[in-house]
Amino acid sequence: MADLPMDLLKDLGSRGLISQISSEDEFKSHLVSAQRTLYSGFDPTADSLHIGHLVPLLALRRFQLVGHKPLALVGGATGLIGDPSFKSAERQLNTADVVSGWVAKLQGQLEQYLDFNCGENSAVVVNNLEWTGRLSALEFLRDIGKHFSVNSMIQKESVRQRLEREGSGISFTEFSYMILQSYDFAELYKRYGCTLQIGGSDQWGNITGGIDLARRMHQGHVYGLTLPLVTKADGQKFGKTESGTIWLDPNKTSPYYFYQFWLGTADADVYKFLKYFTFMAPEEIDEIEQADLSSGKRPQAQSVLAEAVTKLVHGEQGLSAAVRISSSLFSGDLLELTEADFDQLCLDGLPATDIAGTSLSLVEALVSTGLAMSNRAAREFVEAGAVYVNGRKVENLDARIGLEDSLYGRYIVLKRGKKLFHLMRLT
RNA sequence: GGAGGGGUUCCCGAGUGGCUAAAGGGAUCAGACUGUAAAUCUGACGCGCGAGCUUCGGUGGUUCGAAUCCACCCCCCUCCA
Repeated sequence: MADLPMDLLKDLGSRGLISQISSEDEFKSHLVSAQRTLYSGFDPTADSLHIGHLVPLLALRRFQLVGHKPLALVGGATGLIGDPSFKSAERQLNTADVVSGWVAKLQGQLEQYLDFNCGENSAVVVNNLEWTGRLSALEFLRDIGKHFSVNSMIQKESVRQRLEREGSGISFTEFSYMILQSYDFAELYKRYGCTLQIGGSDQWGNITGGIDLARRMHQGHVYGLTLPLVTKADGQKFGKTESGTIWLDPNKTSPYYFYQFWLGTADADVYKFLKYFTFMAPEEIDEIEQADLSSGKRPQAQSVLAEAVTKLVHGEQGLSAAVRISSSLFSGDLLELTEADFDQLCLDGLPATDIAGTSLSLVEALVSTGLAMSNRAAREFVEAGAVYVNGRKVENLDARIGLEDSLYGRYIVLKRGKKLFHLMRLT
């Protein structure tokens, strides 16, 4: 990380991490002339951050690494309202209790990625409930709302769809979200001298709202920078798989699965993702790309990416666990694993289920381990030759598995399809 | 408050009394080919081994038979006030 270029904006630019910048030239000289304070907001919409949050979070870190002071804002207040930006439908409100529980979890996660003990530019985690929570309706309307023109608010691209599309709509609650986020920026300017907000490009409307408000309320001159939304070459949504979102919380997405997710990155995306999600120098990434192109073999970039991001999120231990499981399952011979290896795989996060009884049908096993949604589906998988027991393909619908199939008298590895493994423990 | 439009299987979206578990597309899954990639091809895609069963916002009706007709209710959208 020491080799991070001093010219931060140039680095961000060559990573493709800059989408929009307000008052660009002015901002550039602002940024290089002194240590600045910046922030990015994270709303509690679930009990964990997911990989989509990594881009702004790492961007905060990138700023910190060159000496700026990052504020990570948790939206204890805004999370109660719901950001309508580019959302096609109104969202269900969560209860205050639920949201405050999520706030606590997010705070813990945010702390992992920033340095809170580096003197002047130590990071700070803030919660907008602190200032928004005690705002009265009259204060909100008189002191803040007065600065906003509805005319300009309805022009925002981010709510256009909701306003114009037949069959859609937007509540006053969500429509007001922008005002709250704008107020955050103004307030952080006042409290911390924060002069920059970063966020995904979908946040541009909310950010510019804050820039205007900081000027109107405090005569502050502040800036906004947006990061690109992560897109995939095949047009699919980034960060979602068949089994759902890729979370940062190891209890929601195991390090093993997390590692596998990155390993499966398409060639068309992998170099871009290296630039987005790692601190490797762009030149170094370009070199990997060149090497992969000329090797004519399977590219290395995916493993580099998977290792870097898994290590960043789950640490050295999480990474080695993920690699250990992956190599036993995909390249090792299962029969060569020792009993201790199996115990370790369980601890490492290989999905496992305890099965009572000495013998059950393969179809039942597939369903009870969740490898198949229903008996019908399970049969289909077996008939299609998609099911392996301890590495051996089984196509017999009536097959039973039990003690005699187990390794060390209790372990059976089921595989469905090319990548999905599940460990059964007989009890 | 008034008038009109709408709620269909993961999503979009056909379907207005039986031929409809419900067209088509997307997503997803599996197989083949590969590199745990992409593209392509093949197949699956409510549940059930099966006879069959349970679905089309909810409840209750009409009918031999309803996603389709009727009543009431809930939710969404548009316009008017």
